[in-house]
Amino acid sequence: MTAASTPKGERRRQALVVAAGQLLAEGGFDAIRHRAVAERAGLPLASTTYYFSSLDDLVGAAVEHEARQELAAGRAQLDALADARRDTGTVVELILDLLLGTESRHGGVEPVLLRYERLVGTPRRPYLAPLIRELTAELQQLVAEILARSGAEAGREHVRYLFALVDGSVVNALIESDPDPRGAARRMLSAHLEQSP
Amino acid sequence: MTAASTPKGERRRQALVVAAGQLLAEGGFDAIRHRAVAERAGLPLASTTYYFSSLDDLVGAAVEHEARQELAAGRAQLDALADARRDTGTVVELILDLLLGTESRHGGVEPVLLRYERLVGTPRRPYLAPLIRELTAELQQLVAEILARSGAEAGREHVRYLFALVDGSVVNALIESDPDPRGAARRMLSAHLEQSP
DNA sequence: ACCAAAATGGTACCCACGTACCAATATTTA
DNA sequence: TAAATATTGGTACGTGGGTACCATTTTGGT
Repeated sequence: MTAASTPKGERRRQALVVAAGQLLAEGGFDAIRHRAVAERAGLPLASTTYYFSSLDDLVGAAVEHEARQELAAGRAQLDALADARRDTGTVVELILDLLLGTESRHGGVEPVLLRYERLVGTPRRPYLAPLIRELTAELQQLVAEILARSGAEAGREHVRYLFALVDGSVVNALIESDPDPRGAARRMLSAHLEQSP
Repeated sequence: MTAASTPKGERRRQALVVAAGQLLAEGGFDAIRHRAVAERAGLPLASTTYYFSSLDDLVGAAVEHEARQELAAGRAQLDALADARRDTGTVVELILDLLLGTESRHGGVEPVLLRYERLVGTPRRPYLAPLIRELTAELQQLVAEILARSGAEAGREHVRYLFALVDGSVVNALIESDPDPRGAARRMLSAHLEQSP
């Protein structure tokens, strides 16, 4: 981990994590490079090796930062709609926001593609496995809550089924150059949820 | 394309494509590098730039080669079982062979992971789009035939649905470190096919 | 105030890679 | 067969990137 033991040091370290997180979101794992992170954070190159024992270490911190931030946003969004909305369309959009990111709302392949590149790139980074499992579990939990609140089947198996449906339609849309992968996922999801409330 | 105009030249060019294809299958897009391809083919480095105007050109040729070879194998396998087998288990395995590759049968994450890395890496290589679309269509056609022969629903939409189901469960299995992604896909697929013959 | 530890930042090393160059050969074709 | 064209293969250039080094400077505790 290579922690910092000074307040200022801690701030710098955090700045690096944030910078790395932005780069991750904008360009995927490969965009996290020592020099890019340092420049983005306005810090010298050597600071990246000082606070992180390796690039993987930095990547791990960035992933955790981004993922937790996104989960928190999702939870907040969910809480804002606390008054049980049962409208299927709303539920679908909520789930899509959680699985594809809110950026995917404004169309375009890029944000969705980036996300799936990240997903598929994860197994090659075994050090991310524990973190990813934890975050996946929380995400499933969140979606289960949404389903429960809207009166839909919210069992573990059903949630996993919906995840597969969304991920599968997105992946297929991406490789077929469909300009609207979120739309593809929406259709699958809607069709499924409307017939089994 | 930078074709060859000599028999020997054509053979060398082909050797490079085969080598690149092997590297692609073994290590993904990034494994296709001038030096690696040349070494694998037992040819000098410069031969790779002589026969292919760029690395992308070489990658394209490799993808086409591998994909067509695999499609042909799938078709052959299908024809061998021409006598309409209606057993769901057989159909499921056949579809999994086509979508995940026969290498995935002997367990292990690697071959499946490699395949999905390839899928997700495709959109970043726009020059592959036409080729991929063509091959995807043929693959769907193949699966439709399988379904039809076994008396299952074989409509375009249903096929797309099955693809999404398989791809989605695989992706989820991969990111959850499930050691048997093919098994995960098999369960989803079986469950679906057994209730809607 | 003083010392040890933490932090800083500039620089350098080394490797992998895509690609270009070019003189020497081999192959075609008129 | 001779000129034109295709091929060969060794080498070199330039870039990007991970990581190491190290002389200073700053900070925190006593």
